[in-house]
Amino acid sequence: MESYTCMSVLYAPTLKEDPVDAEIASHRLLTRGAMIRKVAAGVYSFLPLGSIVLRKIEDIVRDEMNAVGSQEILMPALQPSELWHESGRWDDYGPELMRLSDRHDRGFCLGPTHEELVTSIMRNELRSYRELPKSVFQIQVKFRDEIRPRFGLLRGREFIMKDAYSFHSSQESLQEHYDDMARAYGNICVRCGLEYRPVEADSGQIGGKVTIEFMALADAGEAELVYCDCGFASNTEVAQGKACPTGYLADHQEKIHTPGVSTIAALAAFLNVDESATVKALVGIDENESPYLLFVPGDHEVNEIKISHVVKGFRLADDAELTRFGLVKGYIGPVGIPEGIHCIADESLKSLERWVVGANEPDYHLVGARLGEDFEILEWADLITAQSGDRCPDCGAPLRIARGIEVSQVFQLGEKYSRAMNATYTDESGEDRPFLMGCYGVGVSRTMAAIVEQHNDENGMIWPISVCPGEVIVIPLSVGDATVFPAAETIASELAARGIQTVLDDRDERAGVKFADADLIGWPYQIICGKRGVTEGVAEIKDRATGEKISVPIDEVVAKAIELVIEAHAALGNLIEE
RNA sequence: CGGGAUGUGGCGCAGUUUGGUAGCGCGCUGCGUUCGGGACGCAGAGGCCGCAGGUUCAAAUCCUGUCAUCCCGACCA
Repeated sequence: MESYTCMSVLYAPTLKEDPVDAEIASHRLLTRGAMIRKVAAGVYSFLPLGSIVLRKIEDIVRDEMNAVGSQEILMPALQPSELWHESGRWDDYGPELMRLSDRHDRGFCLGPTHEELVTSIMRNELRSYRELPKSVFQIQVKFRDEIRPRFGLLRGREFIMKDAYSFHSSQESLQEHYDDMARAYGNICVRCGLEYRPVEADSGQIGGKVTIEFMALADAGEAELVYCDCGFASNTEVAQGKACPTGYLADHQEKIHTPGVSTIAALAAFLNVDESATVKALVGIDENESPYLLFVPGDHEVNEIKISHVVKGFRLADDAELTRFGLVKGYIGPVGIPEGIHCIADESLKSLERWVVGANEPDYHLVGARLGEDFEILEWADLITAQSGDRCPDCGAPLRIARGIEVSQVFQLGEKYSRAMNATYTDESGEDRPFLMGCYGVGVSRTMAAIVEQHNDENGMIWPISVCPGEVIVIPLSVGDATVFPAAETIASELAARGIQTVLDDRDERAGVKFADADLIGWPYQIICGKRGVTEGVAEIKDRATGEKISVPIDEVVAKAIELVIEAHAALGNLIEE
């Protein structure tokens, strides 16, 4: 029979003070609430309570994977370098790949992801189109030597990930499984109690709309997204927001003296116009060291990911290179540019008739420079990072901006790995063809942090019932009392017997300590047994999320608590286990 | 990788300027009083002052090196 857990036995060293190195709520509270402990930068241990939560998230993920027909496997974290040489990523992945050698000096890495490994498994024994499609997943530790690990579990160097991979013989089959996975990922977010948005994201080299990121909305998130009520949502890295440059009313091009005005902010202030009236110029260099001049609306930032899709090997030029190209820092414009410099302007500037730009000589700008007369732009592209107020590409309404935590991503890989690693199957006509692949990742430990980011208050964490470290904590306020403690024990054991995950705070602590710990750790329901109440035959049930306390006759407390727990599960779409 | 900062009992910090052999709060142990929102009193335990060199009669303190951790940046002319 199920039993309850005693706080006196549980290893849950809560902290009274905030850890100094924790900047965000999840890091702070997970540490204080005895869920995690830091081992090294970006490396954490999970204590018993954290471990319970982690396992519950994993089980939700596992359940959703099984539901879409993916099969659980377990691959090694330690991977031979040969596989990575085959795919080309030994050289491409960069210093984020944790590399090591064995005693024979053979190269290995600790897997940051498992495309190579899973492809090498499948290519040997998955031979016929008749056996396709196949989908497998694992829940496992991943290693990435991040430039700068930070924010506790949000960006670690070692973290827990669910990664799934699918193999197909047709685009239709891949698309179908990809759609199933995307639905499953939405379910995972809902069941974990996360407010999220599926967003368009960078699809890397492959192009096309073949990836979706699932973002948990949170100010602490490292990613930025723009979204619209019409349902559009996109990572600002790729968002096709439409900027609205305002331009400058002038009949003719006019050269004006602007001494010392070398930034957009200063220029806008000098002319007493909005920054959106100006045009910002940037100088870049491609992989052949050829110079490029880029023009974007003054109130927008350029987006290197987008530019790199237009200009191969793009990087910004430094001051010395600027001078070498004959350009004047702070006063660059499209009129009278030196020979041999290729110009590209952001598409939003196409409709802008009169530009405010640098005059290509020190301390002078041009206002009212006329596109098509005073200068020409031959190439147009989307170069800017979307921002709040830009127009939705789907419906034209102003976009709003939010921050998010990327908790998961689905991706159509196509033949990228199967081709590089010669992983083929035999099709109906007897020909060998590379697999079409998809990969699908969930940051499990990151999801745990994201949940805390969304569910906390000044007293601590507030776990959704689906992922809580225990559904009910029973708190006898005086352990030594001959009526209170036995009453609490009875409640706890009856709850446990009915399948409710129950903790009994049997510590000989003062009421304040127990309340503070219960709120900090964030059990969804607290059953409080005090001397006065028990004598009168009642106990209290406190809802951690709302703070509401209700008084319930002692002989009805168990039934009431079970009712609340079941309701809470139902609200998240999770079925309670018997 | 560049800039900034910090390493002192389990945790959070002071002490470093002006070298003299380590202190405070929390926690921990014991006893007593308390007991519905992080109690109080008394008595205790616990520290190669990140590590390695150097200067000095003497180093937590000064110098050099090194390691670790945190913050900012690593595109926005």
